[in-house]
Amino acid sequence: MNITIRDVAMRANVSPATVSRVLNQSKPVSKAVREKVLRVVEELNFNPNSVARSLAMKESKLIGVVVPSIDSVFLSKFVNIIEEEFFKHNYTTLLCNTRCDDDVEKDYLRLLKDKYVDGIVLMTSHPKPHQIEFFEQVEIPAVFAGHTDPTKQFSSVNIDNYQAMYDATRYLLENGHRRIAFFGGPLIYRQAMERLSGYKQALAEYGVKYEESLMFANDYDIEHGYANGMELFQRADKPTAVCCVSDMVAVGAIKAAEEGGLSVPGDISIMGFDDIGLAKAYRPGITTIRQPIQELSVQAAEMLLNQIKQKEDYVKETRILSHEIIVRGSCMAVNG
Amino acid sequence: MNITIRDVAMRANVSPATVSRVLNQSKPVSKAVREKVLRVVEELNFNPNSVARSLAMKESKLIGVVVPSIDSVFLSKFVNIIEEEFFKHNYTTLLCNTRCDDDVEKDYLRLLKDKYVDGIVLMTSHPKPHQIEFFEQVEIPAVFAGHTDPTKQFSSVNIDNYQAMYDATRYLLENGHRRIAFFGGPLIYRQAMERLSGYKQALAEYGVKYEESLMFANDYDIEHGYANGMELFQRADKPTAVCCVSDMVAVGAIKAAEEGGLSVPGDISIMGFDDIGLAKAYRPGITTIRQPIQELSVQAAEMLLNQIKQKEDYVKETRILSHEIIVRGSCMAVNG
DNA sequence: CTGTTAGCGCGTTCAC
DNA sequence: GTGAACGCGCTAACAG
Repeated sequence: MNITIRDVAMRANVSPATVSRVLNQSKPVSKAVREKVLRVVEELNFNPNSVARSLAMKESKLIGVVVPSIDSVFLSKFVNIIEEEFFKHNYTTLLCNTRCDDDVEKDYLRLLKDKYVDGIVLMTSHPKPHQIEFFEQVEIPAVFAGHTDPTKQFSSVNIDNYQAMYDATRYLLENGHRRIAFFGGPLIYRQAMERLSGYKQALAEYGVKYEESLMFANDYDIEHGYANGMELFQRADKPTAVCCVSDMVAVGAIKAAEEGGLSVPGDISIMGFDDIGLAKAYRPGITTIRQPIQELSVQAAEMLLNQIKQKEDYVKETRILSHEIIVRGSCMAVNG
Repeated sequence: MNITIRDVAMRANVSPATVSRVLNQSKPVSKAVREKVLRVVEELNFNPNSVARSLAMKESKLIGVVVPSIDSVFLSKFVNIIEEEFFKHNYTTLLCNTRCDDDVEKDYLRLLKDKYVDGIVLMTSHPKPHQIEFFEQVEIPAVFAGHTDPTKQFSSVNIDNYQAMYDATRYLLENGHRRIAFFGGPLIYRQAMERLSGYKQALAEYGVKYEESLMFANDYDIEHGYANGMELFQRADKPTAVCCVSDMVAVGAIKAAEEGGLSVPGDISIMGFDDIGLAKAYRPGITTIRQPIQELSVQAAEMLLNQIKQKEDYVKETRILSHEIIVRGSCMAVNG
């Protein structure tokens, strides 16, 4: 049925081994023979069976990309870019959505090993015990994106989440705000914790007391931003500004504010995070912290590819990318 | 190094074949032996090598999902859901972003065949010649999502794009609009063509002349909606309403309108398409045509899985899902 | 029921 | 330089 390396060999009057050698350039082959083989390969439109190849070589040209969900503008953009990057280098992306379920993640990790993937990118909040255990056992190249590994056990690329949220909060403080809410993420995520710390630190530096009642720890989506806003904005002691953990949360918060008769930024300033495309198109434009998503993806891919190529010689690295505050219309100075 | 079926066999004093049999339940095995094998499997924490398995069986438990891009809320949602569906059935998703590049798509198709994928889902606008040629040659189960194949050559699941845009336009007409623009998609896509036809048909039934100058054929994103709006809304003969090919285009259009001093829906009504999460959260809420994205994904998966299971017995089917008009705030009656 | 043998298609020693 | 033989790990066919 399907044409194999033997067929090519017979047709070219050489041994399968020789065909393999020209195809992989693994050993010198006389020019005459090489050209003949190549011609037959063309004629028969032969392409080597990658599964057999994987079995023999224990590699697959497959990369596992593990994300909590792809149903988020930020993450889908990440996957989109990194997939392209891998494609350029002849690797295919195995998409692993964990749905924030550790069991699913474990299943996927086992499966990735099973398929001889050449490397794994984890866009995950923090290395959990099962991940650490996994990578101790299997020795597959890996890089964490969106997480900075303090133990330096893994390579990682990330922004400084602490500093980023510190900057965001400080921007608000500098604009005269003193009552600033925080619509954060689930605190089981290190990322969410770091951002919260940045927020607290900025407050502290300006002598503003941190108030539990202004802090929300929910998911990163519109719905939660809206829910938080609906709860908070009708209180008598409502804030004059809020730092959101994502632009989507900001969108939800803005909706809640306006439904409650508050104008943004007139009555309340709302700051986003990520700088997804919508942040610019929204009305008002959302002032936000830009994550360099493009770089994040590209560098994650690059680091993994290096790691695959260099094998044992590879020295783990942790890269911190710079964020940037993008000023648009959703925040203004108090009494400004 | 890694533990194999032979190791299990030796440890259990049986042959490799027997181990294979209990693992795959492919042939009856005496209870005693089975239990012993299972115990050893546990002890050694053995899991079978799926690559070797693929080579022997010519199947991979891999599904190729081919999409033009995942950097779109609608498509990423589609992928998100279908990936989960496949995961439930023990299949893993190979993500193939074609970036609307036929060469990339061809590469991916070849690669998918190469990896012995068990099936392919194509979320693509229309079967192009190279796709048809491919599937004629290789006999891999496939289903087209988001495209209805008039030739019945492939299985497909989709909404009725013609009817959907007809309904959208008609809704506007019934609300007194007579000057209605169309922010459509690239006309090389059958989907975009069908929607345009629906739009034209509705106009015709209401005796409204179709005007080329009110029709735009661009991409489905915010930027193009904005650009179209910026161009159109400052003309003296601007429309009182516009039908957009996606909610993102509607978002861009709304922005353009408001920047031009037009209020939505006061001065101009804007209708979206898809009903992504943002459509509800936006202000004004976007009146839109809902595509049953969840169903679309689930049914595409289901159809493919059936096809894989039933093999030759499978009869191709084309499913049309129903759309729905969701009325929110971005459209109002003329002089209403 | 169970063991033996022979591939699946390719890469790689080891001789020549 | 080139070919023969073996192995990657598993399943299927054929005996017994």
